[in-house]
Amino acid sequence: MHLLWLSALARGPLRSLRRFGLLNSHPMSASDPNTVITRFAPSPTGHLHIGGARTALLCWAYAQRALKEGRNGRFLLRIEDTDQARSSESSTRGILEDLAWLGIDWADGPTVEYNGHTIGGDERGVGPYYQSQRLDLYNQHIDKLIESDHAYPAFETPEELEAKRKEAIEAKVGYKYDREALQIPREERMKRMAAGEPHVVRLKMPDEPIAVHDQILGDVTVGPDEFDDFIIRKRDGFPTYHLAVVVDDALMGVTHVLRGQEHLINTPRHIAIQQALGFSSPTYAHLPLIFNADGSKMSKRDKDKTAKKAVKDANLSTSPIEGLSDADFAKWLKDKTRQLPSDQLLTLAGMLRVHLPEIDVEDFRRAGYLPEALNNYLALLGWNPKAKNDDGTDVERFDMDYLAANYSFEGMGKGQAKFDRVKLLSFNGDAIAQLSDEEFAKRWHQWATSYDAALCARFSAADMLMLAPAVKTRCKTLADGRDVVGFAFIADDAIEYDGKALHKALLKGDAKGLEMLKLFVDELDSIDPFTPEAIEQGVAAFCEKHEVGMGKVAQPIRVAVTGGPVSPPLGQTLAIIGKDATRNRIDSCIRNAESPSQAT
RNA sequence: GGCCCCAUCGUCUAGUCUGGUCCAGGACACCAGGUUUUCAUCCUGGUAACGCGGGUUCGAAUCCCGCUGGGGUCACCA
Repeated sequence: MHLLWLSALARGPLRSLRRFGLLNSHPMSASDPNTVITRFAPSPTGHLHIGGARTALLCWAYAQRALKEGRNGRFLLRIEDTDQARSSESSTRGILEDLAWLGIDWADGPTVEYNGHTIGGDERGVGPYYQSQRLDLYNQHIDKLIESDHAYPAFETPEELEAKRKEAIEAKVGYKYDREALQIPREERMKRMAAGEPHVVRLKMPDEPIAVHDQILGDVTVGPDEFDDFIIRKRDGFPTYHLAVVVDDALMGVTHVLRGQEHLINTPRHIAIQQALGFSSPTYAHLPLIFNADGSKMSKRDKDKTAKKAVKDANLSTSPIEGLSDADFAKWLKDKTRQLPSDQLLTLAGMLRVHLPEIDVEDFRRAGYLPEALNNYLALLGWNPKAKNDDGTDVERFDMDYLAANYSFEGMGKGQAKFDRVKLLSFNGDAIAQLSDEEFAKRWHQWATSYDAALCARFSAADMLMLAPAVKTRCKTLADGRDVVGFAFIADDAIEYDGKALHKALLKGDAKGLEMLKLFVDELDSIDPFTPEAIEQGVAAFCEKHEVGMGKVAQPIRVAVTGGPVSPPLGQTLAIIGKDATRNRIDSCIRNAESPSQAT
């Protein structure tokens, strides 16, 4: 909603030839030790996953650090949409907004307007930043590889290859492409390709080990037996990820590649392409992966899994959702791999009152997490600043500025990390508690505007500001802020009294609580204005006048007004419902306490 | 299964490179106390880990080997 889509700006004409020629003389090339250019290159096939957000954050931090040290530092964003079937523009849009919300700004990349400032652009003229718009560039390089005999066309169909793969698996040997296309004389190969015969292009892998000098893991060498001549251009004419990523990183001047460890085995392939093309290799750093507490992969499917379990527990067999047929619902329920669109999933979860696990950045945002807490926790998951606070504890709580000033590969762990939601919650609670009242109220209101219409309807921005000091320390997320003041959502005549609490506060012993309560109602009129401060003062004065402790008065009022023994301080509690409601509730509580039918 | 990566409290981690100052430090969670008109916050204290087996060494969480365990990857996905 704060994001303005300016994709048209990012879609300038290709100036590929000029850029291609400029490559080696570009002032910010990989050989310049004073330059750090990192990139995040998501494929727009869904929402921004929390793991992707961490990768982006660390890429951003590494470039920012260079900048802070007076060197050249740029973080660039590129959209890897070479998978025609799975990419979508709405995904791109969501990813950009999620990054912007987190405060991970990119210097180069698609241009968006977010909360009044512009992110992205093409200052260096190395765009466009959508791979689908860079096809000419890829083809130029692929042609070059074919010409220099580093790559060759191959004509087998996917089915033929699949059959061979199956055979290999049955024979329990590792499958590798058998280079059958190389049996065809080069001249004939070229002729068939020129004639338009459907084909893929494969890279001829060198027959020697390739070493990756990883900044986190150290040197990793993989032998030639582990690789076959992999495809660099698909039958549909699009490059594969491997080719596109290498060409783009080189042409965009990327110096440091930070990515998940799942890419480690891909790196030798990328180095092979770089060598064949005469590019220098960027510096690599492979980040440890993030997992669920139970060791499973943090996957979007976790949300479906949770929902399915809830449906089964509720014994629901027909679709409760409009727009989802019973047949489709049944199919979804039966098939582990089938996923529901996120809006339907959300509706379902709301109906069944289950909490879906947050997986995408958007999920955390909806659940009321603050970007600063998310960033802090994410950075700490795998990275450690190795610094001490004055009191001798380790530095763990820090902001984006600190991250940008201190992030280095040296503090990175190597092992996989489990995502601890409880610790994140603690970080978030602390981040909320640290906000000023004004800032908290602003964020709470913004959040409610997007995600909680009922809350917005009940509380004005001014109400939220008044409640801020009471709610801040009592909620872990913006979403559970409303639970703290849940009593304000109940009608005066619908309060259900907790019998035990009522007895303890009003009737126990000499029923002093009830007596105080009766006296206090008469005092209400003298409290004016009915603000938290005035109420606190009024109650304190009342206690003094009657020579009783605060507990003898506050607890009865609290129970009378909220129905239970727990609420924020009396000031906010009474102020938010107002004087009339306070009176009504106290009156009805007194009646309730004096009624002979009063149980427990 | 082949190849590759990894291994300290329940979890995230410091310490490992440059063996002794580590009967292993911090954080979250948990437990116990305290402050407070309730709750929450806050404060104090506590429980809790070097995966196993061999070496090397006067001495190993730290170095070497093996095992076990976890993960990644083996697509005309990225």
